[in-house]
Amino acid sequence: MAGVTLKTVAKAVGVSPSTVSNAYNKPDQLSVALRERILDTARELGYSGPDASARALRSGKAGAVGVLFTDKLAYAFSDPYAVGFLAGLAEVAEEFSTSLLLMPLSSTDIAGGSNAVQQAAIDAAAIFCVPGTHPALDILANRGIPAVSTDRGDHPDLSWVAIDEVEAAAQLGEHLARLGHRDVVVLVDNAEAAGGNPVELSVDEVGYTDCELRIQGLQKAMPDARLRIVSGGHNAFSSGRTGAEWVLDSQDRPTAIVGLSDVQALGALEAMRVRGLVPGRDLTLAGFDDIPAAEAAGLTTVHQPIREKGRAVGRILLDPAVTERQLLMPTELIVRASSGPAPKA
Amino acid sequence: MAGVTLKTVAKAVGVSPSTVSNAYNKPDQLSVALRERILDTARELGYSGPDASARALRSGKAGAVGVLFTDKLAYAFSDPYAVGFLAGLAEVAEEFSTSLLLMPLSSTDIAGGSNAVQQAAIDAAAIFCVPGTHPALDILANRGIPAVSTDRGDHPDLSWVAIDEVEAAAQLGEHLARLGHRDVVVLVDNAEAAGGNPVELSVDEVGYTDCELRIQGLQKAMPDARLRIVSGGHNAFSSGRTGAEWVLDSQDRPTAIVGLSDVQALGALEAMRVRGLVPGRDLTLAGFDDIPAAEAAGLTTVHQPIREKGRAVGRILLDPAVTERQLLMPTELIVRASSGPAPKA
DNA sequence: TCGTTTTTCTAGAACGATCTAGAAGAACGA
DNA sequence: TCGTTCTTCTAGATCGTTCTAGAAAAACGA
Repeated sequence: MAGVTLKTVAKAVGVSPSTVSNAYNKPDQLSVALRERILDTARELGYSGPDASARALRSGKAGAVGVLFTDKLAYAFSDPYAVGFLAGLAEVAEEFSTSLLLMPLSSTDIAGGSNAVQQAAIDAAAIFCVPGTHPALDILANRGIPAVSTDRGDHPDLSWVAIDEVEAAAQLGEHLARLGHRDVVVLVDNAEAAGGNPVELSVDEVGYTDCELRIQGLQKAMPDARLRIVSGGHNAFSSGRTGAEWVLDSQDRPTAIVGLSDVQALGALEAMRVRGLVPGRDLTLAGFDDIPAAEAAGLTTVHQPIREKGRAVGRILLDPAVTERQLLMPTELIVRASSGPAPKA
Repeated sequence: MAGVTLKTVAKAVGVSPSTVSNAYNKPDQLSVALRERILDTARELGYSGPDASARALRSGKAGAVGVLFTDKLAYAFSDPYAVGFLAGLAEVAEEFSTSLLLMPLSSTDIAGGSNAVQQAAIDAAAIFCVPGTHPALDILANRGIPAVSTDRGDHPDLSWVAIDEVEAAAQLGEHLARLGHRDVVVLVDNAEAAGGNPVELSVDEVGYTDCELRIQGLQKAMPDARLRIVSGGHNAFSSGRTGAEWVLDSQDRPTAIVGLSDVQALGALEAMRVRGLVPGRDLTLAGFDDIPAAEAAGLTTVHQPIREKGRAVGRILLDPAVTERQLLMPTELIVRASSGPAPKA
C-alpha cells in the first residue's frame, strides 16, 4: 500500500510512466481501453492518484490559494465580516476546484525561514486586512506570488478589491454632524491595547490602513468635532465592550461612539445596555460593515458588500478572463435606531 | 528574480546546495559566519527560501492540515457552529505553525482524478460532518492520510472527537415528552430537497450519520410520539424557514418543531414570527448546537462545546504528545423560552 | 500505392529541494 | 606525536511527478 507510485503502476501494466500520468491528466492522449486497464490496475495496487507534492513541483501549480489574515487566525472567525469575505472567496475557489489555504501569520517567526508564508504551496494569495507594511507581503512579492488585497495600496500595479474608505466614513461623519455630534470616540482594533487595558491612541499609532482612512473620512466630514481614538484590544466583541466601558465610565463622555467594525460596535452596545443607556437617545452608536447582527440590533452602520468582495478577489486570482485588477466596491450608509440627535449641551 | 534556486545561491556563494539547504533548515550544522554569508547572498539574489512544493516532496511534510466540509464550502461559513469548529482548529494549527487547507468537496468529480482531496498536499485531515460513506474518505484512507472525524465511525481504529448524539437528542426528547408533545417535526439538512421545495423523508433517506442518530435519540425518548422528518434544503437559515413554512401552512401542524441545527431552528423561528406564532406558547421550537444567536433568540437547544471540539481535533492531528484517539465531549440541554407545554388537544 | 496526417505511446530530462554517508580539517587529551 | 572526537561541509542519490520531443503504428486522401 505504501510506496506505490506511478512507476509501480506503469511497470505492472507494462507501459511507461508518462502514459500512466496521462491516464490521469490527459485522458484524450491514450486509448480508452488502455486508460481503463491502467486505472483498474492502479485501484488494485492501492495507488490513489499522482502525489500532490510531486505534481505541484513539476507542474508549478499548487491548486491552492493562500488567505492571509491579520493577527490570530482564530480571531478572524469571530468577525462575521471576515467570515463573509471567506464565504465569497470560497464560492469562487470551489468553482475553480481550488483549495483555500488559511495561513497563520504569527509575527514571531516572520524573520526566520520557518513561517507559513514561506512554506505554503500556493499559486496566489488573498490578503485580508493586513497592513501594507507587514513583512509577509514582502515575502509574497519575493516569491513572485500574485496577490489581491482588500486595501488599496500605493503601488499602481498592485491588485485590490476595496471600498472608498474615506468616502464611506465621511458619509457616516456627515450623518453624525447633521445630528449635532461634535464629540466622538472611535473604537479601533489595536494589538498593543491587548490584555483588557484600553488605551487612547493618536492617528499615527492606529496601524491599519483602512482604519486610518476611515478616521480621515470622519474628520473630513466633521472638521469641528473632537475625535478621540480608543482601543480595547483586537477586533472583537469583547474589545468593543472593554473600550466602550472605559469611555462610558470616564468623566469625559462623548455624545457618539463609532466602532470601526460592527463587532466592536455591538460590544459597545452591550456596555451601554449594562449601564442602562439607550442607543440613539442617551448616546449615539454607529458601526462599520453591516454584518447580519447589526440589523437585528438596530445599529446604524456603513454597509459594504463583503461577500461580493470575497468573490471579486477570488475571480481576479483565479479567472484568467478577468483582467480588471483594481475594483472599487460601493458602500451605503444604513441609518438605524442607534443614532439620534446629540443632546443639547 | 525568477529561476533563482538553491543551486543558484550555492554557486554564487561557492558552497554546495546541501549547505545552503542547511542554512535554512539546520542552522547548527554550519558556522554562523557562513550561514550569514549565505542568507545575505540569497537576499541579494532575490531568493526567498526553499520552494514549498520541492520541500514537501522531498521531506514528505506539507505543513498543512486539510479540512473537509460537506456540501458547498461557502455554506459552511453560514453556520456559526461550523465556524466555531474552524476557530478552535485554527487555534491549534496556529500553535503548530501549520496552515489549514479548506478543500471543496464538489461531489461531481470525486470519481475522476482532478478533485481537491486527491490533489491536496496535506499531512492530515479534519473531517467535519461528512457522511461516513462519502468517497472522499476512502481517498484519504487510500492516500494514508491520518484523519479525525467529528462523527463516531464504526471502525475501532478510526479517530474522532464527537458527542453522544443519541443521548444528547434523548435529553431534548425527554424535555419535549415531559411537556406533553407527541407530534413533532424534525428539520434536517438534505441536499435532495434543495431548490426551495421541502420534502418529507424517511429515516433511511436522511444521509448524515449525526442526524440519523439524533432522530434515534428523539425516538428513544418519546416512543409514543409521531416524528416526521422534513427538509427545506441544505443546512442554512433559509432552509429552516422554508421547511417550517411548509409545515406551518399544512393542514397537519405538529405541536413542536426541532431543528437539527440552530441555524435551521432560527429560520423556523422567523417563519413562526411572520405568522404571529409565539414560540413556547403557540408552538414549541428547539434547536441543536447552541450557537451564540440561539441565546439571544431564547431558543431551547442542546449545547455542545464546538470550539473545544475543534481544538481537540487539532491536537489529535498535530500534537504527538496526545495519544487519545477517540474523545467524547459533553453536551447539555439548555432550556429557554422557545419550549413550552403542548396545548391540550 | 505512396506520401501525409492523426493517433497512441515512450525515453529521458527536468522540477527544486533534502537525505545519507562520509570526507577534510580542527580541536583535543594523553 | 598520534589516535580520537567534533565540527563543518560535500557528493550524489532520491523524492514522484510532468514535460518535451519524437517514434511507431494506424488511418487517410488522392
